[in-house]
Amino acid sequence: MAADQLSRVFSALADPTRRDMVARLTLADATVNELAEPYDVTVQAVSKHLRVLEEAGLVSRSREAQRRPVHLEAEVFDLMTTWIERYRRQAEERYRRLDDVLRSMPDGIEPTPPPRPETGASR
Amino acid sequence: MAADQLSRVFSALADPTRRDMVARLTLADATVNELAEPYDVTVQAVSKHLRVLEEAGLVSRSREAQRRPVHLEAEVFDLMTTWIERYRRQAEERYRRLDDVLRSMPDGIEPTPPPRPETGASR
DNA sequence: AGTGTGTTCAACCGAAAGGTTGAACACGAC
DNA sequence: GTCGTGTTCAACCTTTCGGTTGAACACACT
Repeated sequence: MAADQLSRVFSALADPTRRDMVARLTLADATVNELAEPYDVTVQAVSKHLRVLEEAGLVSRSREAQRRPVHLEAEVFDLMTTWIERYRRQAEERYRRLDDVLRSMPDGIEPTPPPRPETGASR
Repeated sequence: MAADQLSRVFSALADPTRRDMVARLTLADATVNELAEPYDVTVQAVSKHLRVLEEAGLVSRSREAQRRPVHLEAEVFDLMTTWIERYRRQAEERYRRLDDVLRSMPDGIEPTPPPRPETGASR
């Protein structure tokens, strides 16, 4: 479940702690311990969060002596914005069309829209 | 937990079924039964999904006889794009600065970075 | 070698997700 | 009123999630 990357990315960012970690990583790479410091949880918990972010493709870890600096992979953001923008545009397009229809109506008609319009489409 | 709206929105869209429902709702409003039709789950399960989407502010339901047409509230998308774009920009800004630093280095210096630096390089 | 620091692995726990079935509710139609 | 349709509520089940503790691993330092 939640197999595809888009699901993993959304899911990863659904957690406030992980979102905060991502925010901090936009400023600088950091180690697990550094990342854990501000939060009131164990370092192991943060390590788990990082695994989630990593599996979503949002961060990568390199090896550097015994430290494992975490690096943000910001390109993954595009995955989300592409999805969001696509459907935002589709929704806006629909509203535009709807407005046109309503505007072209003699006043007071109040549509009675066609029995079962698009509904099926998608996918 | 997952109290804030941003978390709820990300969490709502982390599920492929819900994402698909949102996609379809960009084309037309739909009832619970219409939405449930393509999926291999009970109508109750879809009803639950809708509640999640509703609590995230992504959809609204009006009453229309015994039907409860579901309507997409696309403005909520802005919440996400605002967050994403903010940190994407921050990340890009950081890379830009980093590039400047590296470019201003006499060749071959290869830093020996200060005790516990930003760890940055890579990328 | 042995110690210390950073990180992960493993087992466990409680709460929440996502699904089910079965009953209830809301309303139009007859 | 009764019937049928659309929707939600309630209880339950299983899996996942976010957290814990305790042990192990990896490496630098002396």
